[in-house]
Amino acid sequence: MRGWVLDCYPDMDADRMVLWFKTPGGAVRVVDDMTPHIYVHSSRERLDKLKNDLAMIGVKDAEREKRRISLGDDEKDVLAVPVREYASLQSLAATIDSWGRYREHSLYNVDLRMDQRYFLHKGLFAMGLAEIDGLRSLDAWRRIDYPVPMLKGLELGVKVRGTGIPTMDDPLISISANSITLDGPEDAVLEEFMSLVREEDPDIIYTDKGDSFVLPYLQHRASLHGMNMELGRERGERTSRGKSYFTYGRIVYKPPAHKLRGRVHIDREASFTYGEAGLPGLIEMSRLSHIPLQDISRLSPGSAISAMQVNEAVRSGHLIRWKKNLPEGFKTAGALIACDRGGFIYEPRVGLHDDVWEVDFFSLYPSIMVRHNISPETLNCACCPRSPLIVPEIGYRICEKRTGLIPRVLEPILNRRRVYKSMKDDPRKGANYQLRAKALKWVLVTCFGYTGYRNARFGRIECHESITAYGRDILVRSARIAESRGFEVLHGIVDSLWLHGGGDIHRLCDEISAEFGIPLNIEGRYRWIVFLPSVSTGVGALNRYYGLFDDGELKLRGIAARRRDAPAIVEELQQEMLQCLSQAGNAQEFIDTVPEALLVMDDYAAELRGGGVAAERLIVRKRISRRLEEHTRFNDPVAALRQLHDRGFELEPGQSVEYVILDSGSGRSWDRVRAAPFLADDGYDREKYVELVHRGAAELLSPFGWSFQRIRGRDGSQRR
DNA sequence: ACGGCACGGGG
DNA sequence: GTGTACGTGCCGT
Repeated sequence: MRGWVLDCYPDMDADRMVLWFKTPGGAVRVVDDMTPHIYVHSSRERLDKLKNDLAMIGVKDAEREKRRISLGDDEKDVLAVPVREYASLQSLAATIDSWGRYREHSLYNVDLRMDQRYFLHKGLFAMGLAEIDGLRSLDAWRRIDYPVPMLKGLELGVKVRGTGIPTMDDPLISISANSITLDGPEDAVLEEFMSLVREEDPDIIYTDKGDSFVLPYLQHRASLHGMNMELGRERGERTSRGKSYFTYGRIVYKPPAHKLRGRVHIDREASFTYGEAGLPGLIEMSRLSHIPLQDISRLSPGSAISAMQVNEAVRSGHLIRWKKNLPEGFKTAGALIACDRGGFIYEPRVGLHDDVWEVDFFSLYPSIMVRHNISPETLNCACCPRSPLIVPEIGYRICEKRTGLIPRVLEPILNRRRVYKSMKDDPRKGANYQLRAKALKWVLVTCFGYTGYRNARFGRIECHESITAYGRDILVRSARIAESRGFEVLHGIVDSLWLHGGGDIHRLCDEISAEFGIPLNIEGRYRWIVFLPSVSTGVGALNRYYGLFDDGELKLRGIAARRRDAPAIVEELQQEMLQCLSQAGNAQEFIDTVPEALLVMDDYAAELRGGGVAAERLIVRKRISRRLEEHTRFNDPVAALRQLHDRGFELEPGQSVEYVILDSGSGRSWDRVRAAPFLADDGYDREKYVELVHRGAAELLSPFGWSFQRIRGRDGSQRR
């Protein structure tokens, strides 16, 4: 019998691994033995002593072996320590660690996921197809066009009695499961739902806020009736630790995960990847990272790339150091300045332009890592003291003998993304491929950030510096080539250039692509584009612009309409003004349309002053970074936090507070704003919202003489 | 004027 | 279980 690896986790009591396979006939549970090992590196003598010491505390069969302990290095003596009791792994590692004085010995393969260990040991992987009897893989994770199982999904939602912020104490009104709604007495509804899950036997349960509310809530309500809410195919959940406050309609800012056994719970709210790339994206990431679907759904793309790096390191014979140990090399003060410049940014030509091409490099930073072999072990390696491969500006040497770990991991990902993108119009598979490409895009983006992250396993700040150094070099030289071909460079950010006029854009892209070995693609041609000035300095703001492509699509960056804290009314205003400006086909027509856009603004101001705007369009949302008592200034978000506090709800850093402004200047929190859960018919601060609308308009039109001050003056004279 | 605070991207 | 750095704008003090 064959099936796909749907789930994999340790049975901590039996010290065996549990596997769930999805077969066309249903789900199959299998258990398998695995003894994880941790490794210690030290001198031979110390390892022998360690072996004896371990025997004294009952750990037998520790064996000396030769293994690779750092990237690109030769094999060293290590002691392989079998861990028979899964639950004791961390404490055993801590004990061994405590036996060594500073740097006397180091530990490996301690903080490896159990599922990943098992997969690497067995040659299986998550969502891969396998022969169930004998546990043999029938699949290869590198396959691009792989077989995907039919997975049965169940959409779970609850309706709760109560107003404002739902709590565990509110009784259940109904449960919805796909298109079915179960209602009636609470205990009957819960009972019915459990039997429905048993009968339907879904592979995936989808929720919104399942981790933070729905699942703990259902369990709590069931317990009140003496029932046990079991939603997995096996009893028990795999709940991670987490503090369980109940605030603002959800538990905590980092809720404990509620992972089922043998069945996948995907909490859309808790899954960045699902939101971006759906189930096809999750499956792609699961296969590449070897992390089960349910787990990868809750991890960031950064964790996924980290897992892929671990896989590659283990497959190429390396042990994984417990904590990262590549210290940042010595640098002089001058070198620090030269290195820390980040991505290159041209100063944009502020204002309006037409006939503009935007060109972007394909995954520039990952492509640089692959093409220039940038990896922690390839920079200033000991094996190539005379290497001619030198990073521009900062002069690091790059290994010319071996391909580094990071390029080995990235190369297939770049390739897959390219293939998926090229097949996005395939009538049968295109939609899925596009989602897979999206998931990979995020993996690639975060890989760069990870190289500079101090806790990354395979991070090294010099990689980060080298990548941006190459990036600047490539962008500056590309701009020069463009100029030599008759284009005017209007703006450039990291991997993109905006070019005006000139000759054959396709030939230019081909020439630059060939020069650097990285594809330069045409993003589009703008009928017009506006680069906005910085409000404070007046020179070009680096990342704030809006423009209209030839196909009628608008591209917006950095303006209120793109910001999550802007109230809907301001977003609508800007969108409507932009729709109005979209009638213009070139710069001159744009200028002629500006007065019409101002009339749109006036309509919004009048509507606000009329007092009839619905509260939902006025809600401001801010993410808070500290608790109420830690705030030193009294402002709108603090006022809203105080209201929630007054009613017994606390927000954790990382959560968002939502409110409507009632009286902007007030020093009393209940007069100043109204937190969204307590909204009644409170009205709003009409002049404050008019001001926000005027600011939103000025943000778009300041290059055309309509500064915020002038708009205010115009407003004043119109009202007189 | 200064400093606290929040946001951004890609499609 | 975890991407960073930093430019930008608003607003309270």
